[in-house]
Amino acid sequence: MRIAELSRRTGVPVPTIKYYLREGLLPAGELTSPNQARYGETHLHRLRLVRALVEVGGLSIAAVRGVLGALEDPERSLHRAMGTVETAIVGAGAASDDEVAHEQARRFVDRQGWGYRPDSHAFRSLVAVLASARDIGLDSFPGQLDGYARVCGKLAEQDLDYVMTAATKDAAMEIVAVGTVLGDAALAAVRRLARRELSAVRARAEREEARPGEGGQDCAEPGD
Amino acid sequence: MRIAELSRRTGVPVPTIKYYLREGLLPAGELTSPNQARYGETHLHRLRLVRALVEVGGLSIAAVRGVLGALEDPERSLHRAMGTVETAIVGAGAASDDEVAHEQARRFVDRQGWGYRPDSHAFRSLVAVLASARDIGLDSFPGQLDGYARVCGKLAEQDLDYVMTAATKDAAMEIVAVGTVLGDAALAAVRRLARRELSAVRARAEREEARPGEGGQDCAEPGD
DNA sequence: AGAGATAGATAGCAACACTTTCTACTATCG
DNA sequence: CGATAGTAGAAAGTGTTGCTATCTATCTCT
Repeated sequence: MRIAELSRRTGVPVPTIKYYLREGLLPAGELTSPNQARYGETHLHRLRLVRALVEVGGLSIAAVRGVLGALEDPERSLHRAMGTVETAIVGAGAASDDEVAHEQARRFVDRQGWGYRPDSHAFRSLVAVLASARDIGLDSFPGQLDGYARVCGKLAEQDLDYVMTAATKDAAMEIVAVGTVLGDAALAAVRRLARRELSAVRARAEREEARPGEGGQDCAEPGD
Repeated sequence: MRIAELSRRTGVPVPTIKYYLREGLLPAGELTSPNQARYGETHLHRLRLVRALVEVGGLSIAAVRGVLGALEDPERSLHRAMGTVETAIVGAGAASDDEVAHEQARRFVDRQGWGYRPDSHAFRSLVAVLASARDIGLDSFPGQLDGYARVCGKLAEQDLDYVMTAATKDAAMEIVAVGTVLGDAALAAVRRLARRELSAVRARAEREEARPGEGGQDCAEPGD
């Protein structure tokens, strides 16, 4: 197909596709003459992938390039690919040299029986979060982490099981990448839905308690 | 204190503080003369809050303004404040008019027994994620949501319980805001740690299976 | 009195993700 | 065959964001 069809079928403007080609997010089409190229289904799929990472995942162009690079890495261990993808997604992140926070984080991973990897992005961003929380005066925040860990253990199992459903290794790699990004977004959305629901339930319960016997009418809730 | 001390105690450059003052993220200091002002502990605290939202939460200046606005809203219901904060944090987000995805999302919230609020940001971003997942061909992705929901219910309880530990209503409001943002960041970090751990464990188990009786030596893992 | 800080205003800057414009072709429809 | 529309590739332009830099007219401290 030609670039116009690629554009039509994805809703991405032609100049933007050209931009992605320039940036190496999309491989060049097959040239049929010096100024004509043909694109195939792989281009279509790749373009949708890029858009998902950019629009839903909020990744920068550089991060997308990193993720795509991880997908094409000839060294094909899923475990390593996951690390590479997460590195690409998280990026540099804010480093923190707060020793107290560092120690809190270390004790946390110890409690979980996890490996202590002080140089991993995940660990460092955890340190940064803890440092910030302490700066602001959220003293009991570190105690929240254990609850998070319990829940994240289950999520991790589910995520990895899902990756294993992939038919081919290529598909698995893509699920790792896309599932991480879309999974983050989905988790965030579901978390907000769950929280709002519970918050509404509790707010209602409180009102009931204040004025009992008023009937269980659904109350107005913040519309956002 | 003067602006230089504010800068020294937070590590934020003076011009940046001035910028935040201009942008209304920080209230003006108390003028002692036309070109001298004094700042207090509240300024210090607010500045640290702003930095946490910007650096850890990755919020834009506009989003920070929105969150701070929610904190100062005279209408002081926690439930509503949570909605406002989330609106400020999530921002516009990618809308999607994909009807199939919309229907999937609707059935999902129904299954959970949650309210169907098609105009909430959370619902709409869920629709966008589902639409993207389908575009890319992740057919079984919607099935992942129920696992997420189970886990998010627990998180929501924990989060709300945490908010209730606040001494004053002001403090509770701040925990809502900061806890949402820092909580998201912490959850993301913990999730990555948990996933990496499990991935390493499984990769090791796989190797063991392939070459049994090789000893349980810790293997090299991707350094990121 | 003199060095250095400060408020407030304006302008500048680098990064980012496109978007526009251009030239020199090519495909295709009537 | 010619008119019209589409295309590759290069270069320059655009709007936004989050600061930085510079400036002036003060003020504070020693």
